[in-house]
Amino acid sequence: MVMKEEMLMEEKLVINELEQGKELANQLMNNLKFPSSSELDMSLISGILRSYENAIVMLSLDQKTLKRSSPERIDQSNKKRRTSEKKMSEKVKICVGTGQEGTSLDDGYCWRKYGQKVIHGSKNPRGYYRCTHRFTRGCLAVKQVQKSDADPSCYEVKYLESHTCKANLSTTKFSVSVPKDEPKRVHVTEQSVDIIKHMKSEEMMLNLDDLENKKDIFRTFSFSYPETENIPEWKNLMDNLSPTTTSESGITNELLYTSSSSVSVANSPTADSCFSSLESILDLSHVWSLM
DNA sequence: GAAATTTGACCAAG
DNA sequence: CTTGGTCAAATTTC
Repeated sequence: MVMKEEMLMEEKLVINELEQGKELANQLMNNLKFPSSSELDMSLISGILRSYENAIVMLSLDQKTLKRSSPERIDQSNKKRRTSEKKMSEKVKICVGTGQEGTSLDDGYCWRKYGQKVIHGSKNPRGYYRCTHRFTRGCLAVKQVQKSDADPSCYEVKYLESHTCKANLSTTKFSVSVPKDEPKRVHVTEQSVDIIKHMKSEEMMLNLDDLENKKDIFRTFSFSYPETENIPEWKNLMDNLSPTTTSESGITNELLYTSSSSVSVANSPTADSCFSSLESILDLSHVWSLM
């Protein structure tokens, strides 16, 4: 594929980000071959992830822009925002195909179901959940979970209001938790991406359903250590893994989590898995560099 | 027995 | 009146 002469600004930025990621990955690879500093490794990984995250966001925004010609979606979005002004903190559509019938929609937070409703036009009922710490910590986070009609293995999750319970416990902005009873899994939750903060909220009405790359990347990096919360670099890393954005800006975002059939998030991580993940990135960036 | 879930009732918005 | 969201009593689970 030959590059277009008139490349969009967004495309240049994306490529730039990916090239940065590739460079960092190469550095990391060298560093792993001749180990010197694990801190350096971590910062490199962090940089790589940030690079890809930014590229993904740019791509998704670009696609959104292209979809503008479809008034339907925009109208719906605007209507949604108008009618739910008081609660417009965050709406995240998450599809999780885990085969565990909804109970496994574990995003690292503790939720208490407080209602269920049949939604007309939908085959499946919608469950209403609020943060378990609503009363103890005054956390107003709420989410709605509904099994997708189109794909029963997917769940659509809307997040309304962001968690304040964990923010109260930590001054850092990341939000990753690993429940004691499930130490093998990292739960990545919503987090802001700097680039997004500077964008118009309308542009954030994203639909990343068609963003296949994103889910692959998240799947690739679904590894964890139970002790990650004690390691600052891991916090940064997880920060960069955030599947959603816009905790504070009242923006709608949609994501697609995919069933983890190929890379198991439950498996203990090893250096090998890290390596294979990195090689995935290298491969990916290699492909991109050819475009 | 405490915590979580279920489910019908209630309420506000359109 | 219909619909989606929440409440709260009843029930279940641990």
